[in-house]
Amino acid sequence: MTEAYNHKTLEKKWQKIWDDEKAFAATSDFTKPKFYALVEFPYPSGQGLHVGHPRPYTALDIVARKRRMQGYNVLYPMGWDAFGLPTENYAIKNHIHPAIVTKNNVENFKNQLHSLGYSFDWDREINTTDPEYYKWTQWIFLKLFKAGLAYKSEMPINWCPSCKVGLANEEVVNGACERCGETVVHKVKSQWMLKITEYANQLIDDLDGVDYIEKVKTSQKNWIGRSKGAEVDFELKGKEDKLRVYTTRPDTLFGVTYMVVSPEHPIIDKYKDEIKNWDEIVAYREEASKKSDFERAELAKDKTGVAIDGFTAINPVSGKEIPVWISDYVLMSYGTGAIMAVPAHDTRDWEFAKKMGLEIVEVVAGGENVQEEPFTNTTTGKLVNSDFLNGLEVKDAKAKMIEFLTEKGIGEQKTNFKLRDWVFSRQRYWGEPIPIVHCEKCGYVPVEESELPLQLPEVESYMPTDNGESPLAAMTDWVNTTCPCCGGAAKRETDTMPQWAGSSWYFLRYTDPTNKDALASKEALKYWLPVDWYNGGMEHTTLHLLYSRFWHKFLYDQGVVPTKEPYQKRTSHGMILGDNGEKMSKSRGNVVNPDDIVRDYGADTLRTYEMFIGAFELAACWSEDGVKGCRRFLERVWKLQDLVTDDMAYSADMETKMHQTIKKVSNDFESLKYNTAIAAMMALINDFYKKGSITKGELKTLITLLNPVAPHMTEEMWANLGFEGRLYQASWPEFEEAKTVESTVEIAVQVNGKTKATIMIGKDDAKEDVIAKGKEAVADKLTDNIVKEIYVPGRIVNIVCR
RNA sequence: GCGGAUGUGGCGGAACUGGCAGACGCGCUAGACUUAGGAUCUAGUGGGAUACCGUGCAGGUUCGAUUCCUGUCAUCCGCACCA
Repeated sequence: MTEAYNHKTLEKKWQKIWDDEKAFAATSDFTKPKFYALVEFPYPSGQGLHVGHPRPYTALDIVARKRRMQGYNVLYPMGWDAFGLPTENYAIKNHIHPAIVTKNNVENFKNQLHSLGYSFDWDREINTTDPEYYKWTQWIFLKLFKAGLAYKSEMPINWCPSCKVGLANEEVVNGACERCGETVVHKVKSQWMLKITEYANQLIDDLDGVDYIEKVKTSQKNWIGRSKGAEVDFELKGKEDKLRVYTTRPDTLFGVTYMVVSPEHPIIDKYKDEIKNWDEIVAYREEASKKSDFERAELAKDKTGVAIDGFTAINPVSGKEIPVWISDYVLMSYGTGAIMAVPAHDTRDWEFAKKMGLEIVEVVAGGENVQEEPFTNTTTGKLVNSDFLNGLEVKDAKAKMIEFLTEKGIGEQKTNFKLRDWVFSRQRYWGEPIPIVHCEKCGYVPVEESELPLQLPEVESYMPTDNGESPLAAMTDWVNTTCPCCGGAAKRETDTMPQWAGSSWYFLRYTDPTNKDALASKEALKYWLPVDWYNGGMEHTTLHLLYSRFWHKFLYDQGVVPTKEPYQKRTSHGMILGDNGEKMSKSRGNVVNPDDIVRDYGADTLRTYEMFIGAFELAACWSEDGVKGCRRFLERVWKLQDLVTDDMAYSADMETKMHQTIKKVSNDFESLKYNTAIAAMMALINDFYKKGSITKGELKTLITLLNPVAPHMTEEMWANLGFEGRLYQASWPEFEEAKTVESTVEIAVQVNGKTKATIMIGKDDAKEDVIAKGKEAVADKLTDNIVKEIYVPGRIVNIVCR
């Protein structure tokens, strides 16, 4: 009898051995085929590892371990995305330096990850708060600055009055601060911006060349929001100025019956003196500016606005004079801040026109009465009331109109994006200092590269100031410096970078984490890039994933990295919910601590369970009973040691099943179907128990297949069985396609599509023989009038009769 | 409103390219072994009185539909006046 399965001693033992042997270090032998597997590095929070973390980590650990056994040089690294608000807030509250908080949290996280037996290459561990790391984050920023992609801009930012910090659009959820829930207000501040919009086209187009799951591609495309249309100039009657608008429907130009400009539009101030209802305009503007973005959106249904009494515009194609209104349904931040209104064919314009009693002119036929509802369909319909466009389909009318506008010099084709430039400044302490100084004479001047890293100074207090300055602003001896350009007095930038900075390039550093002269060597980058498989949360699709693609494309243009895209393949895992089906949270009291599971059941059980819990991409509910089931499975595998024979071959009756299982597990591990891979192994061992024995060869294959999922236990069994070396060094089992097919199969016999019997047939039996055998099996259910006989080889026989 | 998913036993979930729906696990039932069982093992387990009915609902295509098509409902997640 083998002794009982004791996960506690066994898991510690093997973790130590793997460490001592540096079992999972990626080698620098660049001649071997490589495989770079990546999971999103965690933010080391004070709460420690969550039961959701192991799901993706285990999934790619499985792939990494399997690929190593298949002879790949595998890079599977881990690190810490350690700058960020929670740490800073904790530091403020407890008067501990955030660096110390970070250090403690990282230590805790690392112990936890270690206890799960991941095959990370710990020699390549990185930390975004390490000056030797953020030196290169700053270096990239300088590159961006020098290339004109980092610029300063006075602009209204999302301001959280509680956190006292500017937020990126992405950090504002339903008009509230993502972290504290306080309502976000606008505040004008001079901010560092990154011109991600410069790469908008590439960020969409290059998605065609990568293997991302479809929903990731779709959300990125929608987020970037490319739309093709035209810009058109409208003359203001009797004025020099023209009012430029953006439209995706140049074909409807003849249907323009009025124009609307955003309340902030500069044209209003310019003609202030001529506007007769100025008081009314001012009142409306004030009302609009008081509303937050959220309120503006909330009140979307109810259109408001004021007609400008002072100038009118001329429809450039019809020559008609039309009124100009202001309304907050037109945003200054998109397009030109002014629109041409086509109420017959745009829902918003229609609502506005109805409310204000403006004219509605149909120019695309095909809808109902446009006085009753707008006709917005763009795929069908012919132009009417549109002079030279009459009779054309929408698509052709668009092209013709753009041609016309271009020729006449009153407009041109134009592509717009919803994507905005990235607000890159944070009025916070715990982030990378922005390596720029401001000199009265020379303006914004980059810090010399040789001065990097520009280290965070020690400060007394991490509290941001009430006026919105970073805590660094109070450090006068740090702030006051000399201009690298003219040597005169200058001031350092006191804002820091957002958390997204460090994570935008971390996968590059793993390839060569200790390099002092570059963010990584050319050779390492050339060999390891792109990342072969990157898994991470859906919530990062439009933030981290997009930002890092942007930086990567920039670095490619700068000749720093060898590939246009950072990640070849992107997958996403589902969330793990509490046992009540709700999101795990302290307040709901449904949080499961992975440490408890590791202690009570073992890391191998936790890993197996999280892979078995359900379809990898979908959310899944935690179930302690499910954990027990997986533990039971592992125990049953363990106890197979009592049934093992000395035979190294597969037994005759199990051979097909062995080959089938190898095939299934090998394929499933590569296609996110960990649950069915484990189910296949469960089914296999059920067969061995039914039979009462297993050959040594069969058990060897089984534990090798199971090793990526439950590495500790299988490694111990490998040693127990007296096999050479380590299991992690063994080769992945091979299967023969021919041997995966049963020589005889049971198939169903249907009459009129309903199963009435089953028969056993040989895999190569002739069609006629099988049909005859099938008919015999269901003879009593057939009528004389047989219409059709169908045989799908190895599947089914169907006899159709009246 | 727009976009993306998801609806299959008591529960989590399987099902290749349209081919025996419910693999695998949990739970449950009965039995065995036990002083004991919340351990383990064995057998059973979609519903139903039958040759019948069953994959959210209603249609359709097909010899045959969880799978394809049309419509519809519900839930979840994003985005939200983007001209």
